[in-house]
This record gives sequence, structure tokens and C-alpha cells, in this order.
Amino acid sequence: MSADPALRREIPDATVARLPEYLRTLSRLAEDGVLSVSSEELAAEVGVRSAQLRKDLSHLGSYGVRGVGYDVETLALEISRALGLTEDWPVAIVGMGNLGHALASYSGFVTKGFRIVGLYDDDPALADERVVGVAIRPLAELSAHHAVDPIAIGVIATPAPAAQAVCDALVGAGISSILNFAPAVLSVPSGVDVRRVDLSTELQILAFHAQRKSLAAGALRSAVVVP
Amino acid sequence: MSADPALRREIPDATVARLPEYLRTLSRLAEDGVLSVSSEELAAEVGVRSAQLRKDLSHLGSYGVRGVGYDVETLALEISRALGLTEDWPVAIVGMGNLGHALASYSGFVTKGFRIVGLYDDDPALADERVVGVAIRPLAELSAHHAVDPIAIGVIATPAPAAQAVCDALVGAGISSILNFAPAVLSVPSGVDVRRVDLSTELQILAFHAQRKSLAAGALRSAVVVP
DNA sequence: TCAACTTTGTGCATGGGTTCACAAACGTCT
DNA sequence: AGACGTTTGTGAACCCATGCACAAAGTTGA
Repeated sequence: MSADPALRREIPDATVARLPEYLRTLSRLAEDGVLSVSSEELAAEVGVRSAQLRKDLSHLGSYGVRGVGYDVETLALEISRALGLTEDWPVAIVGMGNLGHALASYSGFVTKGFRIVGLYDDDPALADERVVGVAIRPLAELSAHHAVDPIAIGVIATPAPAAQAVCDALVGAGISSILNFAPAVLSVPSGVDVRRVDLSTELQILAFHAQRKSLAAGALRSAVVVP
Repeated sequence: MSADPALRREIPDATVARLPEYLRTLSRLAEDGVLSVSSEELAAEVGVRSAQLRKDLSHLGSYGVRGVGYDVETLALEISRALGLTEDWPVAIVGMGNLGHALASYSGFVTKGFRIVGLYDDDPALADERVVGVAIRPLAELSAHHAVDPIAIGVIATPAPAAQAVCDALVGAGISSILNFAPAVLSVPSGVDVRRVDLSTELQILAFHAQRKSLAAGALRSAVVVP
């Protein structure tokens, strides 16, 4: 019998995907000394409709005040809680090439709730190199490390051909949340969560829209020449 | 009066987002010497339902053969065409920190249709350093460069506070497709396409699901103790 | 040639997500 | 205290996407 609506109710995936954006914007407003926002103002900042923002927030509970708006601090706290950012999440990165290094030193990591506890790469040239205070170790050590100091989230930053093997190693060690930067579809047992971030997919989607724009422009020119 | 269904019809965004995945898988199959696939097989590889795959492909035209399946080469070519990957797209990256370097040397860039033509960063320490054969130059030179050798897609890999200014510079130069890696919402005039890739958003979504899993486990334990 | 089998392409139903529009709730001002 | 203006929270309508199920179309084998 939980009292917190965030735990009782089912929050739609589409809403969860927007919460980080709301949170980021609220944090910025808080830094700027803003105490209160209306759904209209916040929605404009984030780039969504105000009705959508209100419906999203309604899934977490009722934290607004009618006629006034939302208290910035309170709302930020409630979103953090809903997302599980009040506890912190130990993260391990596998694959310390260019991308792995970039991810490890990415400031967004440390800011809120995430903490790097392990960096892994089988390349002997990288062994024991330290990035943000953590030594790079061979992947084989991950399982032992996880047994002593649990890892909640595994990040795969290897080339595509290695990704499935790395994923199997992570799952084998008992890690059930994986962020995959390799351009490969991973197969995992049910209960394991995989999210994929893929640069070339995004580029290709942009290319599609760019092509549509240039085709539309071409069609327009033709229409003018041959009405 | 175009004969190509891909140009006539409207392809849904959800479909466009999946096409790169289909293309990648088809390319892998082609390398393995596979000549033909059924929707069932291909869908299994990609991790979608076969009905969805068929419906997606039907938006590009009718390239399957009933009773047989799809010719791998043909289908790959048609998807490439639909996405606009038969021409190649000049890309510029702004912000050559860790992430910029990682992106520039990312192999997925060159593979299909994308070509890096410019790298920009205002840090004097980076000036004239060469990555993948391209010299890093100050952002101020982008506009002149674009006028001579057009850039189709701009990639923002700067810290969040600089992102909007960089974006304005890109838009001002006439670039209308932007891929943004900075954790910031960019405001752009209509007609400009922005896609955002954000590490910390993805991590937060994973944290949400991880929390749900651990809460469910906790609830289960409680239920066992206090039935 | 024809029957049996396979697989595509699609009409239709179902479900989620987005948007509209408004009543309920709050603060403020007279 | 009461009327007025503002903003939330949400029921209802719409819209897009997904999944089912099957007819149409093709292949294979006798």
C-alpha cells in the first residue's frame, strides 16, 4: 500500500522519456533563481505543449497549485524521485576507445545520480590507464568486481562485432540495465533492459529529411518552369 | 509526376526511424552471402514483428516476391534510396573535445553516404590539429567554407552553454540539418531540423526502469514476509 | 497443367499517445 | 466576504502506430 503515486501508477514510456528534459530545465531555472513556473512557461522552455506537460506531471502526483503553477524545487525533487535519481547508480563502461574516453569524462555523468565505478578494455596498451580516477581493467575482472561492489548499469562502447560478447558478459555477471552505443542489435534474456544510442541511425534520419527538403525545392522549381 | 513511391508517398516517422536498422541488417546479410530473406527472418534479426516490417517496406513500394521473400541486394538499395544515401552528405562537426574526436574517428561515419568536410573549435590549442585528414579551424571560418564547399549536416559536440550560439552560427550559414549532442534544447526557425542525442537522458530512462525492477523485487519480498 | 504450399501486401481492429476544452481550485483585490 | 482572473488536472475526441488475419500472388513438385 504505497502512498507515492509514482510507485503505484504506471508511468507511460513516452512520459518517462520526457521527464529528464523537464528535470534538466527545472534545474537550470532553479540555478537562475526562479521559484515558480506555470505549465505554459515550462512547456515553452522544453518545447512541448502545456497540456502534455500537465498530463505528464499528473502521472507523478499532484504537485501544482491552481492559479499559481509549480514550485521549481519541489517539482525537480519529485521528478528526480520518480526517475530514481535520489539514490545513485554505479556505472561501468566497457570499451575504452575514443568513445569510451569521451563518455567517461562526460560531465553529465557525475552531475546527477550516476557514478563511474569501472572501466574495462582488453587492449593491453590501455591497461591501468586512469580516467576520472578509475583504472582501466580487462573485461574478465568485471564479474569479480561486480560481486564485491555491485554495478547497476553497463555501458557498451565497443565496436559492433564485440558488442554481443560484451553484452553476454554483462548479463552473465548479473547486470540487467545496459546502454549500447555499438551499432548492433543485442539479444538478451527477458528482464534485461537495453537502450541503444546510435550515431549513424540519427544521421540517416537527418539525411532522409534533408533529402525530402531538397526534393520539395526541386519540385517547386519544376512547377515554376513548367506550370 | 514521380514514378517512385518513395517520393510520392509520405513515409511515417516511426517507419523512417526503423529503416536504418533494416539497412544495417541487410548489409550484414549481404556480406554473409545471403541472397534472399523472408519478412519473418529479417524481422527476427532486427527484433520487430514481421507484420510491422512488411508494412514499413510497403511504404517504399513493392519489392518483395510472394512465396519467396525479398532480394537482399535490391531491398538494401531501395532503402538506401529512400533514406537518401545514394548521394553523399557533407558533415561538419563543431566542438572537438573528447566527444568531437570520438565522432570524427567513428567508422560509421564514412561507411555510408557521410563524409566529414569540416571540424571546428575555437580553442587555440586545437587549431590545425588534423583528425581523419581534416584540420580543426575556428568556428568563424565555417560560413566561408560553407559558401565554397557546402555542408549539409552540422553536428554540435560542444558543452551545453555554447550549444545555442553554435546552432545560431550553423543556421546563419544556411545549414538546416543539425545533430545535437549537447544537453540543451535548441531553438531554431521553422524549416531547420534538429535531432538530439543525449547520454544522460538515456541513463535516466534506464535508471527509471532499474528502480522499477528493484521496487518490484522489494514488494515481492514484503508480500512473502507479510502475506 | 494443376494442386499444395509459402509468403507478401493490406484492410481492419485495437491500443497508446496527443490535444482540446472545461470544471474545479487557488490567489488576489476590492 | 465575495467576485474575478489565473492555472491546474482531467474527461473526451482525435490521431497515429501496432498487430492480426486473410486474400492475392507467386513457387515447387507431381
